[in-house]
Amino acid sequence: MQQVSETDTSAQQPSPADAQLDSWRAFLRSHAHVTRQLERELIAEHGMGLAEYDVLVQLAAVPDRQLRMSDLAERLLLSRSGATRLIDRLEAAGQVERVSCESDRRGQWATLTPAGVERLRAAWPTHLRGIREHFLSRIPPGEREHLRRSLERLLP
Amino acid sequence: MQQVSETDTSAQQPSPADAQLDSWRAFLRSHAHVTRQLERELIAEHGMGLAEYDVLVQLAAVPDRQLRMSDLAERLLLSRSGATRLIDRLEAAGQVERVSCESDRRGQWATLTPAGVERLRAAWPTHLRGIREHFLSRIPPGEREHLRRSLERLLP
DNA sequence: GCAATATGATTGTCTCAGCAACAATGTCAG
DNA sequence: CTGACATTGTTGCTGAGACAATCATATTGC
Repeated sequence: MQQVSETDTSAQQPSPADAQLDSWRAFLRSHAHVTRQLERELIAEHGMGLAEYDVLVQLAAVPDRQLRMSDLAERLLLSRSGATRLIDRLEAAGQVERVSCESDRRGQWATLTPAGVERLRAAWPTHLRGIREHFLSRIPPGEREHLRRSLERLLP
Repeated sequence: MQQVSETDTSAQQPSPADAQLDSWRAFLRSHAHVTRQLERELIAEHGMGLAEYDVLVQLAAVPDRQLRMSDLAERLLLSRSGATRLIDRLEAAGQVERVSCESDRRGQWATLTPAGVERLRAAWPTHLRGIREHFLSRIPPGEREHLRRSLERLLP
């Protein structure tokens, strides 16, 4: 996530809008805080960043454990070149393989290897625990649905 | 913000936890989407990223329009070295100045120049409009308080 | 008063993401 | 069929942040 933090209208205005912005500030700060925790834990316990983890998850979640590079990039919220380098690394580590697409010779499939499956299997409890600890457990169950609906309104 | 996107437990598990994670996914996606919009608009209209904008805001919001480098770094949710480079850029652009601290000769004050104030004055309507358009206007007023409280629970 | 330690800021180096340009391939109008 | 255009993935370049090491200065303990 890009580095984003505060926002404020103060400066020279008395800013009647300031109070409204509290929710915006909370949004930014909470996101920065939670994702940092998760990344820290994932690196500490598995030497893997959220980006790499996300690739494994995306591939594991899909029928043949493979995705076209562009499709993957989109799901990762990453540029195509970003996906290329990321897969370069994971391929070097043996967790993903590139397989040429037969029906479209421009294309490559990024496919999860058994080693990649294993890596994900080892890492996901850490991540899931992190999400529970730093996110779910702090939002009372009754509010989660409400929170989700609020946040989804922000999507296109 | 670092690139963060999806999360999923699927893979080989039937994942009873999946439904709970919807709120988590919404959190990630909404943040990515909104901050990208804001950054895009700020760059398009003022050639300035969120990081730079944030510096101006932080300095403008404070008594003498100046902050110690370390203090600034903390408010920006950035490393100290990150703040150094960021201020390097803004100083080169004439919007911030470094002033030695008299009471502690190790320290530097990052101070907003009149040009910086002007720059902020020009940019903040864009940013505030963006926040209204992409965030506030999508969360009904009655829900904002609730959302803020939920999100603040995630903070330390 | 002086050595040891802590702190503020900067710098070097590494990593990683985006953009623009490119080659290879696919698609489609005529 | 063919030539214009689009798409896929990769690459070189550049920008930007994190970390560790360093430098200068403050503070603390003796």
